[in-house]
Amino acid sequence: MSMEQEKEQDQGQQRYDAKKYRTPDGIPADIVMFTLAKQERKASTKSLPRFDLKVMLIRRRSWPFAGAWALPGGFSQEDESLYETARRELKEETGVDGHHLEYLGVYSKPGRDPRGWIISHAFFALVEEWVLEKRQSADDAQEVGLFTVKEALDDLQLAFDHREILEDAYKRIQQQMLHTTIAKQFLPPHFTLGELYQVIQTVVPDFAELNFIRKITSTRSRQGILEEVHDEKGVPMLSNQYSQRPAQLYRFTDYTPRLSIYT
Amino acid sequence: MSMEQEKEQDQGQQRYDAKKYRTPDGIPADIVMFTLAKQERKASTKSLPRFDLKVMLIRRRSWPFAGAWALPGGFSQEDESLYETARRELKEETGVDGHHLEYLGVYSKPGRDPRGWIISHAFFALVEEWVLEKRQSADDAQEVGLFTVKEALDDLQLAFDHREILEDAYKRIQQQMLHTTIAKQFLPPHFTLGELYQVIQTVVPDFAELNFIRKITSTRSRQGILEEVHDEKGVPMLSNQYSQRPAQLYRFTDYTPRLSIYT
DNA sequence: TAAATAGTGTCTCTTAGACATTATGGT
DNA sequence: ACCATAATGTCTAAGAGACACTATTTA
Repeated sequence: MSMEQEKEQDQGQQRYDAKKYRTPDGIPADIVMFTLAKQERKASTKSLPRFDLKVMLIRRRSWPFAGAWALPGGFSQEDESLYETARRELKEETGVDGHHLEYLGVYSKPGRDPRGWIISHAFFALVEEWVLEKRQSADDAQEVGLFTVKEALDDLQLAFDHREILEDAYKRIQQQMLHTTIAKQFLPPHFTLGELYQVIQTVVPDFAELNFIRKITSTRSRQGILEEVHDEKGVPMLSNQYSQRPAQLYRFTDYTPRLSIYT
Repeated sequence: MSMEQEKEQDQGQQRYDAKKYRTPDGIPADIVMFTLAKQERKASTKSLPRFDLKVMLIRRRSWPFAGAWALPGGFSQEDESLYETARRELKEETGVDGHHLEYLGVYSKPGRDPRGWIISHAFFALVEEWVLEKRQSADDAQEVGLFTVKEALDDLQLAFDHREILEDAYKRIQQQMLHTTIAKQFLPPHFTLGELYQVIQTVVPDFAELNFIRKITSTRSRQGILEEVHDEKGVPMLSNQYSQRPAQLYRFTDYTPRLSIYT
């Protein structure tokens, strides 16, 4: 607590007057919208889709950073929490509600925004590819771009400290992919283990498990995070959408194991 | 971005005037200061210390929530990041610098602070017991209390939404205790495996490992997070501070394994 | 010599890891 | 017949889990 504010309270004053202190000029929420975009493949036969992890950016048209790509976002209002701000912005940007939306962190380095004292709160969202593609083509008011994370980090000059935010978001989505079941956000309700493996590998490229299927299906310690899908008669449900040989369909349970470096 | 602000930018205006919009009345950082307090034990002989996880609170003397216990904290200034605010407050509260300090999250629910639109950022810190004890006795300006987390959550009416913050902080420190090596913050540079086990169990009571010592010392997958301490001549260093039989001393390496629910 | 912690022996069952092999069915 | 994916077989070494047992020293 700053000294002035502290003293004021010590004197038992009944009103707090914000006008006496310098206060921020705005509190935006910026959103890193990730999607998994299906790669074009010269499919000689049925094959598993490969994906790219992409992020949606908007080209700024006004000062500051006019012309630069930036994360979509907007200012918070007094009658909403920052999570609600982010939800609202996400809906405005995509036209769709109900996506996974998660808080990332606060960005408050002095000077990060030339417009003044502006403290930004970053979120990341997981959105289906078609939502962003629709947005990309339909919106004539703003130039919208979908870039792979690698492109965005290596080739673009992002506005503000959005590069740092994107880096942090990338680390976080990788961590969440391995620690939680967010993979389900990128998968249909029922999926094959091959699909799941593709999703994990897209987000965490150095995740490699030779015996992935066996480990998932036959180790006690993983029991519980996935379950086989059966139809009404109890017959296992299979899919041959991506392979000749039909593959068992799975879904996530609502169980997430506790991880530990000590055991 | 709110519609007015958006439009303004679209018109290519060169200046952003915060005065036109409602802006927050203050952006404080609140700090959950955790410590491990040694329990008194009727030690008939040498024995391992048992601990309580405690949290430092300050009794408010002015409106709002006068008389209630609250997390220490203070308002952020324009020339500092929120992390720097928290660092500064932590130093002011403890008189000591250099503690583990980690961002927790933002608390922005409308109406959370009767003084106005005040968005709080929570941090948690890990502090040695003696630092808080000194603070507790030396400070005649403020009433300072050290409570176990259970007491604070079960018995106290905390100011603002500080109960929610404390709950979140408790969950987070438990997660961090198992996913990272923050246990080192509560341990001397060299420690025995018994000490480490006590620390983990204090923070995560339902962590139970019958063969803790063996698992740490003899499994390949944990190799790397701890190493034995030797003296200059290469002789293993032992301690019998807490036991009759001398125990090997360990230290953390700087390696933290990557965890995954899939493998 | 009892107390309290440190550490090892032993046994069974499970899992990891590396590869080879078989299964499926459309193109 | 070939291809791409799905899934199982096989073997070895390592780890999990449970518990009994030994080791060390001093109050």
